[in-house]
Amino acid sequence: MNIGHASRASGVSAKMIRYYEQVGLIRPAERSEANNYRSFDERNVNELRFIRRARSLGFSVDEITNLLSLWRDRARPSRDVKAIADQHVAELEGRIAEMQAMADTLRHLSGCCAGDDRPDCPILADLASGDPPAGRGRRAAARPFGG
Amino acid sequence: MNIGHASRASGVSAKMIRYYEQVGLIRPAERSEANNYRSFDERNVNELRFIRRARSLGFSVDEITNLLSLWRDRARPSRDVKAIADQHVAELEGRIAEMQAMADTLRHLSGCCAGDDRPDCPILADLASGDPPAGRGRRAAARPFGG
DNA sequence: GACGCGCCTTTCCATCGTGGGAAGGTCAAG
DNA sequence: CTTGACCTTCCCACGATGGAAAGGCGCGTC
Repeated sequence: MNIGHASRASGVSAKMIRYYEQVGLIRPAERSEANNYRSFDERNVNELRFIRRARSLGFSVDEITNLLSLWRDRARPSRDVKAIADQHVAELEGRIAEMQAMADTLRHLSGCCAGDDRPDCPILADLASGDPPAGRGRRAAARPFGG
Repeated sequence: MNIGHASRASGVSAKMIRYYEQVGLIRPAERSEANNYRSFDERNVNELRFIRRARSLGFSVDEITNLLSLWRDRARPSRDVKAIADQHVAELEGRIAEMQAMADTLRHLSGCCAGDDRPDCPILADLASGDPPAGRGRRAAARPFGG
């Protein structure tokens, strides 16, 4: 199975398959001797699907590395898997809370804004006040999404 | 006022001040002729505070470019400001919903996981099923946070 | 006058996962 | 033999931020 076929079978783009190999998330694929083309089997495709599902739940490549090795280890304690999942949930909740705080603040400001031809605008007034986010009981931290 | 002073006065790192100048978010600062040091005044510091506050509400540099020009335009219609804010709120809500869906799914799976020495684990079982996220009524898209 | 410290300057690199594109090899069908 | 579909590697870009290197300038101190 060539990379394009594996890509269609797994839903992971060929680009990403090569990337996952490069960063060590998956073992380097076998290569056809004539071609130097990568070749994949059903097991590889299952791994790719696992990765895709984990990515869709927001796990980072590092976390997936750990999840994959637990998956392969038939003697794993489910405790370890649960720990990774719970930690990820906590991260998600943290980011959600930050973004929720931003959205709440902005909804409030927008609700106070006439939104017509006139220039007066509580949104700009708030930004211009330049207060640090913690200053008025708002708790949104500076960097809510990954950067 | 040198960049370090402006940084402390505004809460924006010197690094970021140079970056904002580079990408055109702020006008290039005046330069001392001897030094070639940037020099800032209170107005610049106010702009930097505006930017910091906007960043803390999750606005992108592009959005802040627009907000700044509206801020400077005393004849702006508040409608335009509100539109930017509302659109940003919608983006935030979208991302929040995606992450909420991930967290919900993971909380459910984790709740079903014994989390002990035994290897059986519904979390891994779910990942191994490799279903596309839309397949079982879950709606989490693939890329919830900025990348 | 020499030295060190602190500040400034620019430039390059890394993050994280993903897509885009170039330049070139391989293969099967027409 | 050509065309087109596939594969390969390598480089670049994103966004906002921090880090580090290498060097210039100014002030205070010996």
